[in-house]
Amino acid sequence: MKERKIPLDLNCGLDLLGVVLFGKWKIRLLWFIDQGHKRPSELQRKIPDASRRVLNIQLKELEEHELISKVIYPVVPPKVEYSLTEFGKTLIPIIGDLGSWGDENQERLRKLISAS
Amino acid sequence: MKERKIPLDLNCGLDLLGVVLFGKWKIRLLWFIDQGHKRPSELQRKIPDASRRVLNIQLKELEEHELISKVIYPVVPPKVEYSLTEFGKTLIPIIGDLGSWGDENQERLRKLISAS
DNA sequence: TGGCATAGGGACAAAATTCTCCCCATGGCC
DNA sequence: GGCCATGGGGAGAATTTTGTCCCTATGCCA
Repeated sequence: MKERKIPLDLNCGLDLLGVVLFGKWKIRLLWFIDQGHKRPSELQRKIPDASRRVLNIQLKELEEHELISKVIYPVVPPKVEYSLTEFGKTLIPIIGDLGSWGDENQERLRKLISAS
Repeated sequence: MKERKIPLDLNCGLDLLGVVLFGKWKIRLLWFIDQGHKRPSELQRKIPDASRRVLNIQLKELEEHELISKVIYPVVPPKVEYSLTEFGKTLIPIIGDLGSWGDENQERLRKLISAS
Protein backbone atom coordinates (compact mmCIF):
# COMPACT_ATOMS: atom_id res chain seq x y z
CA MET A 1 0.00 0.00 0.00
CA LYS A 2 1.41 3.30 -0.98
CA GLU A 3 1.24 6.30 1.22
CA ARG A 4 -1.66 8.48 0.30
CA LYS A 5 -1.08 12.15 -0.10
CA ILE A 6 -4.73 12.83 0.31
CA PRO A 7 -6.03 10.86 3.26
CA LEU A 8 -9.12 8.75 2.82
CA ASP A 9 -12.31 9.97 4.35
CA LEU A 10 -13.68 7.35 6.67
CA ASN A 11 -16.70 9.06 8.07
CA CYS A 12 -19.38 6.48 7.56
CA GLY A 13 -19.97 2.87 6.74
CA LEU A 14 -20.10 3.63 3.09
CA ASP A 15 -16.56 4.95 3.13
CA LEU A 16 -15.34 1.85 4.88
CA LEU A 17 -17.11 -0.47 2.51
CA GLY A 18 -15.72 1.45 -0.40
CA VAL A 19 -12.16 0.89 0.71
CA VAL A 20 -12.52 -2.86 0.71
CA LEU A 21 -14.93 -3.31 -2.18
CA PHE A 22 -14.41 -0.64 -4.78
CA GLY A 23 -11.57 -1.67 -7.00
CA LYS A 24 -11.99 -2.33 -10.64
CA TRP A 25 -12.21 -6.10 -10.27
CA LYS A 26 -12.78 -6.77 -6.60
CA ILE A 27 -16.48 -7.44 -6.73
CA ARG A 28 -16.04 -9.87 -9.55
CA LEU A 29 -13.22 -11.63 -7.78
CA LEU A 30 -15.36 -12.18 -4.73
CA TRP A 31 -18.19 -13.38 -6.89
CA PHE A 32 -16.17 -15.88 -8.85
CA ILE A 33 -14.37 -17.15 -5.81
CA ASP A 34 -17.72 -17.75 -4.23
CA GLN A 35 -18.72 -19.71 -7.30
CA GLY A 36 -15.82 -22.04 -6.76
CA HIS A 37 -13.19 -20.60 -9.02
CA LYS A 38 -10.37 -20.61 -6.59
CA ARG A 39 -7.11 -20.55 -8.41
CA PRO A 40 -5.50 -17.38 -9.71
CA SER A 41 -5.19 -18.72 -13.23
CA GLU A 42 -8.85 -19.65 -13.25
CA LEU A 43 -9.81 -16.20 -12.13
CA GLN A 44 -7.64 -14.65 -14.78
CA ARG A 45 -9.37 -16.70 -17.42
CA LYS A 46 -12.74 -15.68 -16.03
CA ILE A 47 -11.78 -12.03 -16.20
CA PRO A 48 -9.66 -11.79 -19.33
CA ASP A 49 -9.88 -8.01 -19.51
CA ALA A 50 -8.01 -7.60 -16.28
CA SER A 51 -4.25 -7.61 -16.27
CA ARG A 52 -2.58 -10.28 -14.21
CA ARG A 53 -0.77 -7.68 -12.23
CA VAL A 54 -3.83 -5.83 -11.04
CA LEU A 55 -5.68 -9.01 -10.30
CA ASN A 56 -2.86 -10.09 -8.03
CA ILE A 57 -2.79 -6.75 -6.30
CA GLN A 58 -6.49 -6.77 -5.69
CA LEU A 59 -6.47 -10.33 -4.47
CA LYS A 60 -3.83 -9.33 -1.98
CA GLU A 61 -5.93 -6.43 -0.78
CA LEU A 62 -8.97 -8.60 -0.39
CA GLU A 63 -6.86 -10.93 1.65
CA GLU A 64 -5.49 -8.14 3.81
CA HIS A 65 -9.04 -7.03 4.43
CA GLU A 66 -9.96 -10.54 5.50
CA LEU A 67 -12.57 -11.07 2.85
CA ILE A 68 -10.72 -14.00 1.33
CA SER A 69 -8.10 -16.40 2.57
CA LYS A 70 -5.29 -17.98 0.67
CA VAL A 71 -3.76 -21.40 0.80
CA ILE A 72 -0.43 -22.02 -0.84
CA TYR A 73 0.38 -25.62 -1.69
CA PRO A 74 4.12 -26.28 -1.69
CA VAL A 75 4.11 -28.11 -4.99
CA VAL A 76 5.56 -27.60 -8.39
CA PRO A 77 4.14 -26.08 -10.44
CA PRO A 78 2.84 -23.74 -7.77
CA LYS A 79 -0.73 -24.07 -6.66
CA VAL A 80 -2.75 -21.51 -4.77
CA GLU A 81 -6.36 -21.52 -3.72
CA TYR A 82 -8.47 -18.70 -2.47
CA SER A 83 -11.73 -18.97 -0.64
CA LEU A 84 -14.13 -16.59 1.00
CA THR A 85 -13.87 -16.04 4.70
CA GLU A 86 -17.03 -15.95 6.77
CA PHE A 87 -16.68 -12.21 6.69
CA GLY A 88 -16.38 -12.18 2.94
CA LYS A 89 -19.45 -14.34 2.57
CA THR A 90 -21.57 -11.67 4.19
CA LEU A 91 -20.95 -9.54 1.14
CA ILE A 92 -22.20 -12.04 -1.37
CA PRO A 93 -25.92 -11.26 -1.03
CA ILE A 94 -25.20 -7.61 -1.52
CA ILE A 95 -23.07 -8.27 -4.55
CA GLY A 96 -25.85 -10.43 -5.89
CA ASP A 97 -28.25 -7.53 -5.54
CA LEU A 98 -25.91 -5.20 -7.34
CA GLY A 99 -25.54 -7.58 -10.23
CA SER A 100 -29.25 -8.26 -10.41
CA TRP A 101 -30.08 -4.60 -10.57
CA GLY A 102 -27.69 -4.21 -13.44
CA ASP A 103 -29.01 -7.25 -15.23
CA GLU A 104 -32.63 -6.25 -14.83
CA ASN A 105 -31.98 -2.81 -16.20
CA GLN A 106 -29.45 -3.90 -18.73
CA GLU A 107 -31.25 -2.64 -21.79
CA ARG A 108 -31.98 0.77 -20.41
CA LEU A 109 -28.49 1.17 -19.05
CA ARG A 110 -26.85 0.29 -22.32
CA LYS A 111 -28.82 2.96 -24.10
CA LEU A 112 -28.03 5.56 -21.49
CA ILE A 113 -24.37 4.79 -21.46
CA SER A 114 -23.86 4.66 -25.17
CA ALA A 115 -25.57 8.03 -25.46
CA SER A 116 -22.91 9.75 -23.42
CA MET B 1 -17.72 13.03 -21.06
CA LYS B 2 -14.25 12.62 -22.34
CA GLU B 3 -13.34 10.06 -24.88
CA ARG B 4 -11.97 6.96 -23.27
CA LYS B 5 -8.78 5.56 -24.63
CA ILE B 6 -9.49 2.20 -23.15
CA PRO B 7 -13.10 1.29 -23.82
CA LEU B 8 -15.24 0.26 -20.91
CA ASP B 9 -16.07 -3.37 -20.53
CA LEU B 10 -19.81 -3.79 -20.47
CA ASN B 11 -20.17 -7.51 -20.29
CA CYS B 12 -22.52 -7.93 -17.40
CA GLY B 13 -24.93 -6.10 -15.18
CA LEU B 14 -22.20 -5.32 -12.74
CA ASP B 15 -20.27 -3.38 -15.35
CA LEU B 16 -23.34 -1.37 -16.24
CA LEU B 17 -24.16 -0.61 -12.66
CA GLY B 18 -20.60 0.44 -12.06
CA VAL B 19 -20.73 3.04 -14.79
CA VAL B 20 -23.67 4.83 -13.24
CA LEU B 21 -22.92 4.28 -9.56
CA PHE B 22 -19.20 4.15 -8.96
CA GLY B 23 -17.93 7.66 -8.68
CA LYS B 24 -16.36 9.00 -5.56
CA TRP B 25 -19.52 10.73 -4.36
CA LYS B 26 -22.35 9.37 -6.44
CA ILE B 27 -23.78 6.97 -3.91
CA ARG B 28 -23.82 9.64 -1.26
CA LEU B 29 -25.45 12.11 -3.59
CA LEU B 30 -28.26 9.70 -4.33
CA TRP B 31 -28.65 8.98 -0.66
CA PHE B 32 -28.83 12.57 0.44
CA ILE B 33 -31.12 13.56 -2.37
CA ASP B 34 -33.42 10.78 -1.31
CA GLN B 35 -33.36 12.19 2.19
CA GLY B 36 -34.65 15.48 0.91
CA HIS B 37 -31.50 17.48 0.46
CA LYS B 38 -32.21 18.75 -2.97
CA ARG B 39 -30.19 21.84 -3.61
CA PRO B 40 -26.59 21.78 -4.76
CA SER B 41 -25.43 24.02 -1.95
CA GLU B 42 -27.10 21.77 0.58
CA LEU B 43 -25.41 18.75 -0.86
CA GLN B 44 -22.09 20.49 -0.80
CA ARG B 45 -22.53 21.25 2.86
CA LYS B 46 -23.48 17.65 3.51
CA ILE B 47 -20.35 16.43 1.78
CA PRO B 48 -17.74 19.01 2.69
CA ASP B 49 -14.83 16.83 1.61
CA ALA B 50 -15.94 16.89 -1.99
CA SER B 51 -14.95 19.74 -4.22
CA ARG B 52 -17.76 21.71 -5.76
CA ARG B 53 -16.47 20.93 -9.17
CA VAL B 54 -16.59 17.20 -8.87
CA LEU B 55 -19.95 17.27 -7.17
CA ASN B 56 -21.35 19.19 -10.11
CA ILE B 57 -19.84 16.81 -12.58
CA GLN B 58 -21.20 13.79 -10.81
CA LEU B 59 -24.62 15.32 -10.45
CA LYS B 60 -24.63 15.90 -14.16
CA GLU B 61 -23.70 12.30 -14.82
CA LEU B 62 -26.41 11.03 -12.52
CA GLU B 63 -28.82 13.19 -14.42
CA GLU B 64 -27.61 11.93 -17.79
CA HIS B 65 -28.10 8.42 -16.52
CA GLU B 66 -31.65 9.27 -15.50
CA LEU B 67 -31.17 8.51 -11.85
CA ILE B 68 -31.99 12.05 -10.81
CA SER B 69 -33.85 14.90 -12.41
CA LYS B 70 -33.14 18.57 -12.16
CA VAL B 71 -35.44 21.54 -11.95
CA ILE B 72 -34.05 24.99 -12.54
CA TYR B 73 -36.08 27.87 -11.14
CA PRO B 74 -35.62 31.07 -13.11
CA VAL B 75 -35.03 33.24 -10.09
CA VAL B 76 -32.21 35.28 -8.70
CA PRO B 77 -30.20 34.11 -6.92
CA PRO B 78 -30.37 30.89 -8.90
CA LYS B 79 -32.23 27.97 -7.45
CA VAL B 80 -31.93 24.37 -8.52
CA GLU B 81 -33.52 21.26 -7.10
CA TYR B 82 -32.67 17.68 -7.75
CA SER B 83 -34.85 14.72 -7.04
CA LEU B 84 -34.68 11.00 -7.63
CA THR B 85 -36.39 9.57 -10.65
CA GLU B 86 -38.40 6.40 -10.30
CA PHE B 87 -35.42 4.65 -11.77
CA GLY B 88 -33.09 6.20 -9.25
CA LYS B 89 -35.34 5.19 -6.39
CA THR B 90 -34.84 1.55 -7.25
CA LEU B 91 -31.24 1.92 -6.17
CA ILE B 92 -31.99 3.24 -2.72
CA PRO B 93 -32.59 -0.12 -1.03
CA ILE B 94 -29.32 -1.40 -2.41
CA ILE B 95 -27.45 1.67 -1.26
CA GLY B 96 -29.05 1.20 2.12
CA ASP B 97 -27.69 -2.32 2.28
CA LEU B 98 -24.23 -1.17 1.36
CA GLY B 99 -24.21 1.44 4.07
CA SER B 100 -25.62 -0.94 6.64
CA TRP B 101 -22.97 -3.51 5.95
CA GLY B 102 -20.32 -0.89 6.46
CA ASP B 103 -21.93 0.40 9.62
CA GLU B 104 -22.38 -3.03 11.13
CA ASN B 105 -18.77 -3.94 10.50
CA GLN B 106 -17.40 -0.52 11.21
CA GLU B 107 -15.12 -1.48 14.04
CA ARG B 108 -13.57 -4.41 12.27
CA LEU B 109 -13.13 -2.44 9.07
CA ARG B 110 -11.41 0.44 10.76
CA LYS B 111 -8.85 -1.87 12.26
CA LEU B 112 -8.23 -3.63 9.00
CA ILE B 113 -7.84 -0.44 7.06
CA SER B 114 -5.61 1.33 9.49
CA ALA B 115 -3.34 -1.70 9.50
CA SER B 116 -2.52 -1.33 5.86
C1' DT C 1 16.69 -27.22 -26.48
C1' DG C 2 12.55 -24.60 -26.59
C1' DG C 3 8.00 -23.97 -25.08
C1' DC C 4 4.23 -24.66 -21.94
C1' DA C 5 1.98 -23.91 -17.30
C1' DT C 6 2.06 -22.50 -12.57
C1' DA C 7 2.36 -17.95 -9.20
C1' DG C 8 4.47 -13.72 -8.23
C1' DG C 9 6.57 -9.12 -8.28
C1' DG C 10 9.62 -4.73 -9.62
C1' DA C 11 9.96 -0.69 -12.55
C1' DC C 12 7.82 2.23 -15.02
C1' DA C 13 4.22 4.22 -18.36
C1' DA C 14 -0.37 5.34 -19.35
C1' DA C 15 -4.97 6.48 -18.30
C1' DA C 16 -8.58 8.00 -15.43
C1' DT C 17 -10.15 10.51 -11.68
C1' DT C 18 -10.17 14.17 -8.74
C1' DC C 19 -8.59 18.75 -7.00
C1' DT C 20 -7.23 23.70 -7.14
C1' DC C 21 -7.64 28.03 -8.93
C1' DC C 22 -9.77 31.08 -11.64
C1' DC C 23 -13.76 33.04 -14.07
C1' DC C 24 -18.98 34.25 -15.29
C1' DA C 25 -23.74 36.37 -13.75
C1' DT C 26 -27.42 38.69 -10.38
C1' DG C 27 -29.60 40.92 -6.42
C1' DG C 28 -29.46 42.17 -1.53
C1' DC C 29 -27.05 44.14 2.40
C1' DC C 30 -23.77 47.13 5.07
C1' DG D 1 -18.14 50.04 -3.68
C1' DG D 2 -17.14 45.59 -1.51
C1' DC D 3 -18.92 41.24 0.05
C1' DC D 4 -22.35 37.71 0.60
C1' DA D 5 -25.05 33.84 -1.60
C1' DT D 6 -26.71 31.36 -5.54
C1' DG D 7 -25.24 27.78 -9.64
C1' DG D 8 -22.01 26.82 -13.13
C1' DG D 9 -17.78 25.80 -15.84
C1' DG D 10 -12.70 26.00 -18.15
C1' DA D 11 -7.62 25.03 -17.75
C1' DG D 12 -4.40 22.49 -16.06
C1' DA D 13 -2.03 20.15 -12.30
C1' DA D 14 -1.89 16.59 -8.77
C1' DT D 15 -3.17 12.08 -7.34
C1' DT D 16 -4.65 7.59 -7.77
C1' DT D 17 -5.52 3.65 -10.36
C1' DT D 18 -4.60 0.57 -13.85
C1' DG D 19 -1.73 -1.43 -17.52
C1' DT D 20 2.59 -3.08 -19.96
C1' DC D 21 6.88 -5.22 -19.97
C1' DC D 22 10.26 -7.94 -18.08
C1' DC D 23 12.20 -10.97 -14.62
C1' DT D 24 12.22 -14.96 -11.02
C1' DA D 25 11.62 -20.46 -10.37
C1' DT D 26 10.35 -25.58 -11.41
C1' DG D 27 8.85 -29.62 -13.85
C1' DC D 28 6.68 -31.72 -17.96
C1' DC D 29 6.46 -32.60 -22.88
C1' DA D 30 7.70 -32.63 -27.78
